[in-house]
Amino acid sequence: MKKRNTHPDKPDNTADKILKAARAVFAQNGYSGTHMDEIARRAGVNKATLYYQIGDKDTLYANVIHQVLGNIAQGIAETVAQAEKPEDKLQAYINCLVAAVDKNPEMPSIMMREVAADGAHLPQVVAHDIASVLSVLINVLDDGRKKGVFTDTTPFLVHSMIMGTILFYKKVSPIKDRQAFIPASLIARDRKLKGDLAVEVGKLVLKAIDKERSS
Amino acid sequence: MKKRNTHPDKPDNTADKILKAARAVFAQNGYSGTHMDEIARRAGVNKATLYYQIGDKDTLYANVIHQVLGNIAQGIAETVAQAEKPEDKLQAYINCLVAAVDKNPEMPSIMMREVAADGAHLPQVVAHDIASVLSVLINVLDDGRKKGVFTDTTPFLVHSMIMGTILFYKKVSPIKDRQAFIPASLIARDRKLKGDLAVEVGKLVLKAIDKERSS
DNA sequence: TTAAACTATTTAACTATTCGGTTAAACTGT
DNA sequence: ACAGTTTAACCGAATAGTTAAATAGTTTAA
Repeated sequence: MKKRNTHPDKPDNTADKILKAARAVFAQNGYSGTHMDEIARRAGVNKATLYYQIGDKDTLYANVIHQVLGNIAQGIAETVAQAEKPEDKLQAYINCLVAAVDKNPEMPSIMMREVAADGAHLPQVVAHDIASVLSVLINVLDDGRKKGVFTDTTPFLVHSMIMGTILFYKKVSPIKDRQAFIPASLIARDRKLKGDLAVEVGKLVLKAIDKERSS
Repeated sequence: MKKRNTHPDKPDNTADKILKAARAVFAQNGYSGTHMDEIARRAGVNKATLYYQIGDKDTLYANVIHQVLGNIAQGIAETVAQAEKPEDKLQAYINCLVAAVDKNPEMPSIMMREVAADGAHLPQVVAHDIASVLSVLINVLDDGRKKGVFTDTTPFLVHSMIMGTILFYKKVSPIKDRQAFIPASLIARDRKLKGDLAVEVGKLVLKAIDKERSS
């Protein structure tokens, strides 16, 4: 009997090896910049095996996207629901997003490219997942506003602020550390994040939409 | 005598037509997803003319990037310097960025892809421009902190917040309006931006880093 | 003024290569 | 013998880049 994959994080079957390689290459080079031959090479399999196991480029990309972006929605909804106060719900929401990005280092690149392309390659399933995440945020903001703890906000703007901040920071801050093109004088003046990214972002966002001292 | 280009915004010369078309196509499809034939077609010229006028794909892309991202730096530095108080400087900074994006609708897509690709295609000139913009922000934050009006922030996080918010909102909000994949129930619950994007972002960011009632 | 000579620009047609996808044969375990 | 899986070799379309000839515009010279 063939050795079965008991530990999903340590893929020993061919399809998982391919998906893992594909995730890395798609994140690095985007859809058009990714070549099937390179994925096969990085996965250590023949290209025909790739087609046998998964299918064509579109299908492979859809799998990667789903693996990276899907399955976040449910976790967020559950975790947010466990918190009581709107502030705690919002912090929980941000925690989940940061945790998802930490678990999936390819997420920022893939999401940014997908946004840049107007979601041209997004499968329906994933689009639904994203919408679901968004609706959780809208509910939290709405709830907080009704309870008088949040100001009257533009939900899409707050969403852009949370996502934009997390994704940008995750992508830009390593570039800076690699000193790729930022002059040393700038790095010297930079401060390290004091705590967890989720906590820092939570502080900023909560303060920004706090009702107490609204202008 | 050949009709000369007196009004730079109404390009009548071949190179400008090509650059304009290239800007649109690169923004829409990214570097690898863009084909020289399509640019030539959209510019209404023969592909060989494109090569004669500008050069190969890398050169063309570098030109587009420079046109879109370059030349922002100087304007920002000047405008920010004219403001007195750190709060006004920061608002001016944000105003400039939003104005730049408004003037250059292709900027969000191109910047996002460039960030996603770790700036792989960025010419040195443009990298320098970006660093210069960043240093303006760092100085403003530093100044505000010393004067006791801003909290002690992580500059790169604030930068990510400003850029991320603007770029994401600019890209995501039209997607939503086109109803591409966001369900109608979400759109219904959304609020329109009350005022200018720059003003709204300015309010949020200033409140987020305001010293008065820091936790 | 005119026509020849010359230069800059544009074009259709072509080439070489890359790349997504296929095929038929070989290999593996049951 | 047989089903599941992998592979080397191959195919055709797409695509970055080239070439040589045609065209348009400018200068020169009588």
